[in-house]
Amino acid sequence: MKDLTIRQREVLDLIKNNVRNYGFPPTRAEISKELGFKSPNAAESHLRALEKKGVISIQAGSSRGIILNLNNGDLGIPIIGLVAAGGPILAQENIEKRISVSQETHPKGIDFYLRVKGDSMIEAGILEDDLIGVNKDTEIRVGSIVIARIHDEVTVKTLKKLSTDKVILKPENSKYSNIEINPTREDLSFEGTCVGLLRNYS
Amino acid sequence: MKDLTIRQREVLDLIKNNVRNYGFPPTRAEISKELGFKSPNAAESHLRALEKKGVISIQAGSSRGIILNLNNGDLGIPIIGLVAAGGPILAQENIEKRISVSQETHPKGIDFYLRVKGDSMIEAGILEDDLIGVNKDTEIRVGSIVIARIHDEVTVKTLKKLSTDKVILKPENSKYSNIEINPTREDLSFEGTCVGLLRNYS
DNA sequence: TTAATTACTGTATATAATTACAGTATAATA
DNA sequence: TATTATACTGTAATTATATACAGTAATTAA
Repeated sequence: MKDLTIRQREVLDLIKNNVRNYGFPPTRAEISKELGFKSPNAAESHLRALEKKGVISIQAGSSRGIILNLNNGDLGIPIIGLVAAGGPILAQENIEKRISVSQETHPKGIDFYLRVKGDSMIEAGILEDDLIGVNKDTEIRVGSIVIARIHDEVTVKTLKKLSTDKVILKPENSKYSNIEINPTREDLSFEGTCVGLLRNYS
Repeated sequence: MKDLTIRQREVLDLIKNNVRNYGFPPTRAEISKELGFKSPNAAESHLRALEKKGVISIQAGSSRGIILNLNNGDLGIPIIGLVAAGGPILAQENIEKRISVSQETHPKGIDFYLRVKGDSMIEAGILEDDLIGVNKDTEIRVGSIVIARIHDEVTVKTLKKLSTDKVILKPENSKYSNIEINPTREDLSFEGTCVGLLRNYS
């Protein structure tokens, strides 16, 4: 999808705000008034451009018939169940479902939820089947709960040490011992940091 | 607010669905077509009735100018911080803020979130400052994590025993011992059952 | 028992809104 | 260098939409 121009983004934002505030999109005349156009056709042209770029759909013949096309974030946050060996964690085959979670609920910005398997983190209050909210871009820091991939296995642990030749991952369960890895020799990558948690009691 | 009639609820649901599916409310003609009215005025009258009952507002002169008025649930779910002695748990003074959480996130139906104080439930994976989602109407059952009020204090514990003359509440932390209460002699009430949990890592 | 509410049909109309057509001007792309 | 995209003004026509008015009939509340 091509990038929007500044003006096109202004129009799109106006539509979004209108929908948020009133529950319905603006008319061409309202857009024009708001953005200072003297002709409703200016708005019309922008809408056509936005439709061409795929961000909206226009329902011909309907007043206010502007449909905002959902972008990825609006589709809902993916829940990752089991991660298939190989490919990227966010591959279609790994997505169990998607849920809508507002920024309010988890303000840190969650890229995906990972369903917790096993009891290796129970002493940190993370139980089996909990959904942990993962942010991919938060800086990986010692002390954080991180989502690591060792070879093809995805695991959630507390990061205890991080240096070029030694990484220590600590399970928060005294039954298990630390995982020590030499990242120069073993295949290790970080998928993100745990920034939130969601649990449902049945 | 007066109750809606069956027909009025049908109209309201239709409007809600339209907004959900397309992003804008229906016209009088669309409502009539959908519900089988032969006159657009049938829809108009229903809309007036709905407005009178406060569930929608009509923006005069605007096409599709139907604004759905937020009912209490849509205002957001209240977060209860500290509970002041005395009054009901949902009293205005106890509400820290409100957040919008979709049914998807916590499907059990949450009446309010309670911010957890202390470490009495850490072995059940409930940490200080977690928000536990409380349902007021779920049947209080042995084995559930319940929100109880003893005299004026609100506490979260696992319910171990429930009979007319003896109630046992168990903290999930070996540092603390069980609370045994005789409800005929002491002031005990249940505010609800824990059905969900929300945590944010900072 | 009278008025108000609910639940519509049927017709009509003013106006709200889309949308086509005709332009102008500048910037970006092939 | 020609074409397409951007960013508008200005006018006008068709159609979409709200909404008033006139009814009918059954039910409910004062």
